[in-house]
Amino acid sequence: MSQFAEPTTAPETVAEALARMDAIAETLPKRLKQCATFTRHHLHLIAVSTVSEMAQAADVAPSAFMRFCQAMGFSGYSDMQALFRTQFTSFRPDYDTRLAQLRPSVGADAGRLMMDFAESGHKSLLSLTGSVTSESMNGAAKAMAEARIVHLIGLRRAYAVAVNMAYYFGKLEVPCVLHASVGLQDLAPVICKDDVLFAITFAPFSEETIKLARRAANNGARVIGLTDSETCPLSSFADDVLLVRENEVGGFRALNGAITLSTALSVAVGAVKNTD
Amino acid sequence: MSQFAEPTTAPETVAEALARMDAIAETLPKRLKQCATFTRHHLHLIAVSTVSEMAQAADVAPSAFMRFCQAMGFSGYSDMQALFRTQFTSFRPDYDTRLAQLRPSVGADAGRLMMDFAESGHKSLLSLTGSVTSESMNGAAKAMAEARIVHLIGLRRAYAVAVNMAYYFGKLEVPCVLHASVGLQDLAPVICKDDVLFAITFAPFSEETIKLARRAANNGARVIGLTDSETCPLSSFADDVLLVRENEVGGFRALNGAITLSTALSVAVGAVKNTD
DNA sequence: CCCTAAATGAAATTTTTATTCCATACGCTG
DNA sequence: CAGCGTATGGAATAAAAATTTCATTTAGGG
Repeated sequence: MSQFAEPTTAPETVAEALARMDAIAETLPKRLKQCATFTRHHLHLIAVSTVSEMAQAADVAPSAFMRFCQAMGFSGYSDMQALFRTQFTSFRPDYDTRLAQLRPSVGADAGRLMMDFAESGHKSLLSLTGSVTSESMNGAAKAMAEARIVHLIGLRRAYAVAVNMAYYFGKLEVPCVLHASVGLQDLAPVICKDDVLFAITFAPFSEETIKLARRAANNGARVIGLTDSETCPLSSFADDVLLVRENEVGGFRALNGAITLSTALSVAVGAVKNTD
Repeated sequence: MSQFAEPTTAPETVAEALARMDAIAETLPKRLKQCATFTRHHLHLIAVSTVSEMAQAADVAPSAFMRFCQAMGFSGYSDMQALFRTQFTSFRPDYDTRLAQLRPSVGADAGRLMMDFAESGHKSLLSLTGSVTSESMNGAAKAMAEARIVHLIGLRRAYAVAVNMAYYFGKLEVPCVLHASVGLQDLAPVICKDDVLFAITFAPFSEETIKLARRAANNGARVIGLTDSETCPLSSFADDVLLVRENEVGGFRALNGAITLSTALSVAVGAVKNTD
């Protein structure tokens, strides 16, 4: 036995789990360290894999992976997996109870609120690596790199994301136009065949964004969408739709997933353009 | 039995599955249609949930959900789940080699790049909880909630963060002005004693932002800074400085830490204002 | 209003997966 | 290089989940 050495209070958040993992990694014996290393780099797999699968991928015996979970302070693999699954299920049955716990804190403690948003950010990033495929990223990057002009549209909550991309495109010398709400109507005809429109909209979807995207599609432009829901109207006519599910804290969603994806995509577009 | 009616060739992609689902939805009996509707609306749950959980959430018996899977052309729930799980696992090729060399050459693989930025985001969020204290958050939230007007300034890379806060302040009815680069000079006198200026600037620091902040301080306004380095000029005259260290990927920094902090802070300000 | 075919849900069964146990291998210390 | 404690992987066991079965209900047609 070795667990008598640990304080053995199980991590209750992804942030805690990551911290614990980093903390104990060096002290673990060979095989268990292998587990730690692999897990750290494939966090997103925990939610959807069995112990055997994880063990095999990490090249250890299932029982070794089991011991790793216990060294982390969990009672077993299922226990650990449950934590990483909440990113998807946080609005399921126990959602109400969780939310009820969060709401009181919203009123008072800004520090606590920041911890909640940080935790929420971890979860958004975890699901990001699951919901967006390598192919769709590469496809989008290639299309945008080949475009005559990349048009960016994102209103309200999505505006910050559009602004973020516009900044990187500026730095990387990717020709782009950031469409703001004024003059949306007038500018639609400008978007034409060899262009790409990158449209960002989160539920409830902005009517103006959808309208502009539809007109662009009719003009023959390629439309790539970034949204947070399968029910996004863009899905019906856009050429590609990237789906980012953001976690929420008491009804508010930070933009971690979207900011990360848009930054990676912008840099990728710049990279493709510069390797031509 | 009813499956003799179907062509019963199982969908092999998510797209095919969705098409099939839409195609058969209308022809299904009550309970099975319930399954289809729920599943269509909560696609992301399939990968991480058991039949019982899905059935319960859709308010049908597990066996009914089972029949739904078969009507879809799958042999059972596991079969269907496997399809939705591949989108998580299909995405990792040779990622390990990458992190061995902690210095990623910004290559053309957008998928890998996203993994790098996601990992970088985790690290930014971890250090966030270390470098920003609860007290400084609470102090900033209180000051901003009591201000006559909150002025926001952030240029270039920091602009997305300022835009993000402006959005939340708008929603939460916190009086605020977002200062853009045009008219910076003219607007400085507007910032006066009972106001707070929230200035966001990352290294290399934007001259205009510093200048505006300094003039605001001279006018007697309270200045709160958000930056990523101890060497920020704001430190010498701002009332508070929040420090967020962002991780980088090949020289590029995503805004995870700053977006998370600014969102939490905005919500906190709104909360303090509304509990008065 | 009855009869028939389809649909439904509870419970039994089978299969898969998690977890524990233990004999063996390994590495360290004296 | 012997002796001891730890680490390890395979095999046994326990738990959980998927799948099937079947008695009962429901809806529609004659």
